[in-house]
Amino acid sequence: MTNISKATLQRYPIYLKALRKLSADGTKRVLSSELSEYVNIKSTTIRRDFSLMGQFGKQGYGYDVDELINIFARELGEDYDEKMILIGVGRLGTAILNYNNWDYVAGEIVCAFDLQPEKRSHEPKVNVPVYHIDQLKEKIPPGCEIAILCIPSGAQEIVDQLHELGVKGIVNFTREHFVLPEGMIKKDVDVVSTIQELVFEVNSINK
Amino acid sequence: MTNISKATLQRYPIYLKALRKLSADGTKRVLSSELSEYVNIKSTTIRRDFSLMGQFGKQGYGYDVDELINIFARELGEDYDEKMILIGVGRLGTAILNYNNWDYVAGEIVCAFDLQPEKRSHEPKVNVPVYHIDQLKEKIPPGCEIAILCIPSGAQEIVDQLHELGVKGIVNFTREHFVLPEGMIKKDVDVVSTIQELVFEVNSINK
DNA sequence: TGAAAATTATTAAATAATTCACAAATAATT
DNA sequence: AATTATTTGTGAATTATTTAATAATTTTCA
Repeated sequence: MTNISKATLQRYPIYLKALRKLSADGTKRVLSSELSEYVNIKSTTIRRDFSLMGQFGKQGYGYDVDELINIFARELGEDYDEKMILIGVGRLGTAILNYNNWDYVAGEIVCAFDLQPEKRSHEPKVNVPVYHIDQLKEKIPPGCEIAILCIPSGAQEIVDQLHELGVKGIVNFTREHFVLPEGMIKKDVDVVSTIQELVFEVNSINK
Repeated sequence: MTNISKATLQRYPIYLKALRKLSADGTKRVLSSELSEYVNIKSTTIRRDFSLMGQFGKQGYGYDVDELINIFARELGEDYDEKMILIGVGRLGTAILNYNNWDYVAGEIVCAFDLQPEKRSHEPKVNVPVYHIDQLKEKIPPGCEIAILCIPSGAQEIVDQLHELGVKGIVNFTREHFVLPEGMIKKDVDVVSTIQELVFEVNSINK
């Protein structure tokens, strides 16, 4: 499991999303060639990616959709039970808290932190406690490895704290710059950069 | 310009963001080694990436920050004058329309489309007309190549229409599946997949 | 002004990722 | 039951990307 390449790892969510859709539509088995057309990734790449987790396709038959979904859970997501925290409960943070399918995706947000926790704007139906950021150390769930960062400023200080508390990965919605401590992983969700990527790519192909 | 690799193209927005920040802070020149620490990309990779657009670093001196920014604009973004459209003016679409630094990023959203344009929820200060989706063909700006997709359903039909109208790239906020027509490029902005990517990567390193 | 230090650009080497080609296994068909 | 069609899994080949090594250029400082 250790030697799964970065490129492959980044395709797994794509497969998972497609498989969930297929499963929901009642599809029981799928060929690598069908999936290929579905997700726009060469079938041989798909087979190679899958085979890294073990052999569970059947020659002449294909893959069992639901079995595949379970294997993804088992091999990659510690049964999707990651205990995550959210930092910053403004408009965006709230939207994320309210996201419906949250729980069976990769784990769940256990608690949130904010500079003004009393100003929580999210709906009461979401049963996630919001603490003051000063209580980070006391309230962070044991073994928490993932933090979602939705604050407008002051990212560096918080990232450094998180690092000391053992957090390994950050989903970053901030556009503010911060230095990533050694050993941490960061994924940016950045509309502006995404649009630029696309514009650059489209223009570079045109010329 | 044609042979810039995909990997490099995806790093350009990162560089650009960092350079803008440096410029705003009054930094006039930067070394590849400094930038390297700033963005967590090896300095040699940075120099290689930059050299693909021409030679504008100076040995023993480094790079001129503002010159670099201009070169990015000239070489990659057609002077950031991309005419884009937005499909779907709900909560998310509105948030995107209101995004402040929009104009100097990669171009601008010229107009938007929705099934219920009269229900436009965005603030009047944003001077972007919203048309009914039926008027797509008549109202799409000439030469428009980029569309931002923020609709909850019915993506496939719209993507096919956009393809016929000459749109080349889609920034996709939809989680709905659609088949990407030949020759189009898509970038997903997907919180769920991003979190999964991170969880998978963190777990795969742990083991 | 000249020598030493710094830094980019680029060729070559190393590493990573994808794709091909086909053996092995299963399913479908006669 | 035997034969033919499919379809996966993987070693080998290819392609893409990153990194190392170093030549060339500029700056800095005595």
